Amino acid sequence: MMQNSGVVEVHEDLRVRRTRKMLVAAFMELTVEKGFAAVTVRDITDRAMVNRSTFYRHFLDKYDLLDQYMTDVYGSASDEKLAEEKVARKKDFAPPGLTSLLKHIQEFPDFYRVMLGAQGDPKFIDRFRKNSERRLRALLEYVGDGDPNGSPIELRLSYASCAGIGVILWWLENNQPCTVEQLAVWLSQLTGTSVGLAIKPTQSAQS
Amino acid sequence: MMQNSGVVEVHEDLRVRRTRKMLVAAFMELTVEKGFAAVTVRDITDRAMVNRSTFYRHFLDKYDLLDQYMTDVYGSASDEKLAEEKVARKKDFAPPGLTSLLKHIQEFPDFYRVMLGAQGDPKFIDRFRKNSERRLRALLEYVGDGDPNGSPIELRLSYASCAGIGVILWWLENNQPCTVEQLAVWLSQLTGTSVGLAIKPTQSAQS
Amino acid sequence: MMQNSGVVEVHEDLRVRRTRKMLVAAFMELTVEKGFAAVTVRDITDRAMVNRSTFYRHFLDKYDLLDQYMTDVYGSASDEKLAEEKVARKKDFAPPGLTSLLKHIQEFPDFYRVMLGAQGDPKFIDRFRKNSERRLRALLEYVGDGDPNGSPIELRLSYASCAGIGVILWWLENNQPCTVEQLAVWLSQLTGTSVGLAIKPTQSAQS
Amino acid sequence: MMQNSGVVEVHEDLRVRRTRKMLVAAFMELTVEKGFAAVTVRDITDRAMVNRSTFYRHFLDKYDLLDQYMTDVYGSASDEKLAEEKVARKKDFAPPGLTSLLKHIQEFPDFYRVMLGAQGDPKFIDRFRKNSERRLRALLEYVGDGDPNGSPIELRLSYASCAGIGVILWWLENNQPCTVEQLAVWLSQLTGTSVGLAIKPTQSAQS
DNA sequence: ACGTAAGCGAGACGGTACGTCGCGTCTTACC
DNA sequence: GGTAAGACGCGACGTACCGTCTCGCTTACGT
Repeated sequence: MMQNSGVVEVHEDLRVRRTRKMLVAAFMELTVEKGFAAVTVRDITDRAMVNRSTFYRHFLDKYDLLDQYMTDVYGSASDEKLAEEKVARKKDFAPPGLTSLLKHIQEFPDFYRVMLGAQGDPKFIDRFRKNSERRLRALLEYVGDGDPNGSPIELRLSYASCAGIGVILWWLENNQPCTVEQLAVWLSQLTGTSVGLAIKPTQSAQS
Repeated sequence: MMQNSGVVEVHEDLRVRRTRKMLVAAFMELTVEKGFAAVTVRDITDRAMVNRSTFYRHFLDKYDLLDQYMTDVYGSASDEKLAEEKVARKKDFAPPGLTSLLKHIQEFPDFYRVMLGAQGDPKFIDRFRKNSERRLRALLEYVGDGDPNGSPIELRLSYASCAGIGVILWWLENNQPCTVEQLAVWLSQLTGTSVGLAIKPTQSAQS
Repeated sequence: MMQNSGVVEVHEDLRVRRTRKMLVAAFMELTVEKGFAAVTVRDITDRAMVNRSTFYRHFLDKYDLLDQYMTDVYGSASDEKLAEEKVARKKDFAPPGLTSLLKHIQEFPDFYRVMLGAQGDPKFIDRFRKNSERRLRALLEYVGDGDPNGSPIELRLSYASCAGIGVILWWLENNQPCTVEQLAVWLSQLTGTSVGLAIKPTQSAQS
Repeated sequence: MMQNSGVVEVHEDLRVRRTRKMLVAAFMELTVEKGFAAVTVRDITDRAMVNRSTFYRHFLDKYDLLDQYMTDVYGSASDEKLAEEKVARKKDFAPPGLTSLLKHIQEFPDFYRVMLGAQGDPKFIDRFRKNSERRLRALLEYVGDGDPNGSPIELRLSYASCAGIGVILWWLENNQPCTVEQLAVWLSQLTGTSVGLAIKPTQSAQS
C-alpha cells in the first residue's frame, strides 16, 4: 500500500512514468471541463486510456493525485527557493519567486482558473493560500514591517495572501490581459502596501 | 418537482417551518463537525430526526439547502442595504453593511470558519467573494477612485474582496481576538488603501 | 445490516417478495447453466432484471441466498416432520419424509443435479448430507439397531447418509428413470440393510 | 500456454522440482487452514516463498495444481492396479486397492478431511466418487452380481461409491478411530452387502 | 569448467467481481 | 386518501484476485 507519495524515484519504470503522466493530464483536462468535484476516477482512466485499477496503483484517489501533483510542482522546493528569494529581492522588483509561480500558472491557466474558483477544491485553495502566506511571512521577516495602521501583522498576512488569489483569479478570468511581469509588479506593490513592507517600490514597470 | 426554491412564503405551515429549521440546524452542526463535503443527506435527516424523503420535499440537495439559507440570510437584501450604505458612510467609519455582515458571521463563527476554509465549499467561497466585490464596487462608485498605482480597478477590486475573506478567516481561526467593530475598521482601512478609496479613514477605533 | 435471514415476515412488501422471487429463480437457472461457482451477483441481477445493489438489500452474497432458500425449503420444518415420521413408518413403506424430500427435489431436478455434483457447492452437499444423517439417526433411534457386522453405528450412519446422495445423483443424472415412490422404496431398503434397521421391509412397492 | 499438464518429464530441472514441491505443499497446508475456496494464488506463493508469476509457469491455476497432484497420485495408475486387484481379491479380504487408497489418505488426513467436506471442492469430491465407482464396477464385473433387491445395478453402484466417501469422512472427522485395515474390512463388507456382491465375506478381521 | 539457456524475482498492467455508500425517485402499506 | 417508510435504480467507490507481460539476474545443465 506504499504509495511513495512525493518520494522522488530517480529511475522509475518507463511504463510508470507514462501512465502517471497520462493520468495527470486527463485529470487536469477533466477538471477544466467539468469542475473538480464532478471528475470521477472512471472519467480520468477512460480519458487516459488506462484501466481503472491501474489508477489505484498510483494514487489513493483524485485528491491524492492532486496532492502528489502539487508536491511535485512546488512541494518542498519552496524551501530552497525561499532562500534565494531573500537574496534576489533587491529593492523595487517583484520577488522572483512570485514571477516563477505566475509563470507556472500561466502554463495551465484553465486549470488554475477552475481550481481557484467556484468549481475548484477548498483544500486546494487553502493550500495555495497557506503557501502564499508562508512565502510572504518569510519575505516580511527579511525586509521588516512598516506597521501601517496598527492592525496585527498576522491579520495583514492573511489579508494579503488571500488577496493574491483574487489577483490571480482576475488575471485568469479575464484571459491574462497583461504580462506575467506586469502582474507580478502590481501584485507586489499592492501586497507591499497592505502588509506594510518597509521597502517601498519606487517605480512601476509598464506593460 | 416544484421545490419553490427561494420563494418566500409569507405564512408557511408551522410544521414546515419547524422541519426546515431543524434541517438547517442539523446541516450547520454537521458541517462544522465533518466539513461540508462529508455531510450527507442521511446525516442531516438523522440528526434532525426527520425522514430522509422529507428532506427532498424541502430541498433539492444539500447545495440547495445552503443556497436557500444564504438567500434567506443576505439574499436580495443587499440591494436595499447598499442604498443606505452610501448614505451611512460618512468619513472614517467602517461601512455599516460590513459591520452587520461581521455580526452575522459572529453568530455562526464555526460554520463560517469551516465553510470558508479547507473543509468548505468552493461555490460558497465564490459567492461570498462575489458578494464582497459587489458591495465594494458600489462603494467605490460612490466615493471615487484614488488610483494608487496604475493597476486596473477590476484587479484591485478582486484583490480587496478576496482579501476580506482572509481577514475573516484570520479572525475566526484565532477565536475572534478583537471586537467586530475593531475588525471592521481594520478591514476597511486595509481595503481603502488597496482599492484606492478617495476618502481616507483618519483614525482607528480602539477595541 | 439486518438481513433478517430466515425470519419469516408475515406480510412483506409486495415488491420485496417479487424481487426475492425473481432473484432466487435467476440464481437457480444460472446455477444449472454454468455451475454454482461461476454464477456472479451481476449474472443474477441481470437475469432477474433487478439492479445489482438491490441484491445486496436482500442477501449478503450468493451463499446467503442459497442459505435462505434452503432454510425456507426444509429449514426448521424437519423438526415437526420428524415426529410424524416415527408414527407414520409402519413396516415396509418408505418413510414419508423421504418421499416428500424426493418430491421436492423432483420440482428442481436440474438444480439438485448440478448442486450435488461436480459443479455444485461443497457446503450445500455437506448440509444435505448432515440433514440426511439427522433424519436417519432419528429413525434409527425409533426402530432400533440390528447391528449387522460390528461396525460402529456412526460409521454406518455416515455411510448410509452419504449413499443417499449417490442414489439421488443417479436418479437425476439418468433423467429420473423411475417414480419417486419406487426410488424411495429402493433407497430405504438399501439404507435399512446398510444401517441395520431391525425392522426389515418385506416387499417392494411397484411403480 | 503449453503447461505440459500431467506429462511426466523424466529429468526435470532441479529448480523446477523444488518449486513445484513447495507450491504443492503450501497449497495443501493452506487448504487445511482455510478451505479450498479461500486459498488464493498469492497465498500459495507467499507461503511457498516463490514469486507469484512463477506459479503460473507451472500451473494454470489452483484447480490445475490440484488436478496435476491428483493425476500424480492415482492418475492413470489405477488401470494396472485394477488388474492385480482382480487377482488379489480371494474371498473375504478387503480389496488391496482399497487398503492402499486408505493408506494414501492416511498420509494427508487433514487434507482429505477438508477436501471431501464442507470446505472442499465439488470437482474433487466428484472425481473421488467417480474413481470409487470405477473401481467398484470393475470389481463387480469380476465377482458377479447377487441382485439383492431388484434395484438397478447402476443405482447400487452410485449408492455404494458415494457411501465410501461417508465412511472415509467419518474416519477422518473422528481422528481415525481404527486402523486402516479394520476400516477397509468394514467398508468392503458394507459395500458388498449394498451392491450385492456374490461372494460374501465370511469373517471380520479384528483391529 | 564453464558458457548458456532456463528458471526465477519483481512488478506493471488490463480485467472482472466484489461489497458499500450515497443519491434522488417512486411505490406501498398503514393511519 | 394522504403520508412516512423504505424499496428501488443508478452509479461511483476502493479492494482483491486474476492471468499476462516484460525485463534483468542467477543458477543449474550439458558439452
